[in-house]
Amino acid sequence: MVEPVEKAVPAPGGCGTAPAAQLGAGAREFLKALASEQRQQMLELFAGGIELTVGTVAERLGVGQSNASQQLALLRRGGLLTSRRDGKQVFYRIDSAAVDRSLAELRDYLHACCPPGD
Amino acid sequence: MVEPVEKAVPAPGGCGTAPAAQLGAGAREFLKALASEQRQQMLELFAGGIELTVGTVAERLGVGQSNASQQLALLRRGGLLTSRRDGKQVFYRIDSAAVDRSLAELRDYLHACCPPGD
DNA sequence: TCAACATATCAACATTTCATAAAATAATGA
DNA sequence: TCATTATTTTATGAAATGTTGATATGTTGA
Repeated sequence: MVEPVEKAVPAPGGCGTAPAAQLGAGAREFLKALASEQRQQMLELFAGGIELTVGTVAERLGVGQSNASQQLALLRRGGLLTSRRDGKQVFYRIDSAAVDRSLAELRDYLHACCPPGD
Repeated sequence: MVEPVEKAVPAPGGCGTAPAAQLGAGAREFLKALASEQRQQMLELFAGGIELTVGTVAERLGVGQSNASQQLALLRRGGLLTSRRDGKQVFYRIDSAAVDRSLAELRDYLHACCPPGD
């Protein structure tokens, strides 16, 4: 019996060549930040474009201030949130433009990896 | 001086209400699987729709067989890969339909969280 | 300047993930 | 049945990540 041979299906025209597709550092940080349920819940708190302080986020999620601060920092580093200081308070909000960019990069990356129309 | 008040910007019509948006278990597994550079590199090996065995993946990435098998399992669990057995060999390939679904769910989720046109 | 408030940072510990090696399981042909 | 091949599973130690509590830093008004 002949062993099955691994199949290489050529990429159809229009899909470009095999990747070259690699995720940039930005999209990688984005994925890392998003791959935590707590941080997803955190992100959801900002829905509708509102700004929140660290303390409020901590209260609403029922976690410690320090934990909230650190997780918010990861979301900021991952390009999901941005922040500004106003006096003693730091306000975080969603960075929609950056999110759109990372999402587009992820989409392009996955499309480059995936055969079309599975 | 009055402390700044946290701003709640109402969601414009057409964006639906505040989320309700939560990621399903599928999209969460998807993100987790993708949030590893080694697993990204693994996924890239399958570009163009080819099928590969565990052993081949291990060789090409220069990792151990057991490590490859476990990482492939995570990619499969995350809906990025699917597999079939043919005799002694198990062939993995990208599950484009599942990837598209998770990507769409992620997009919808993030759009639900994000104010439009930042 | 100082105390109060808000946050960021640090260090330690807890938990999870990662990679390895061995063992177990699945499939095959002699 | 058995040896070989391919993969999955298991157990373990190391590494990474998550959480906590304390400390450091930044801002403010008295």
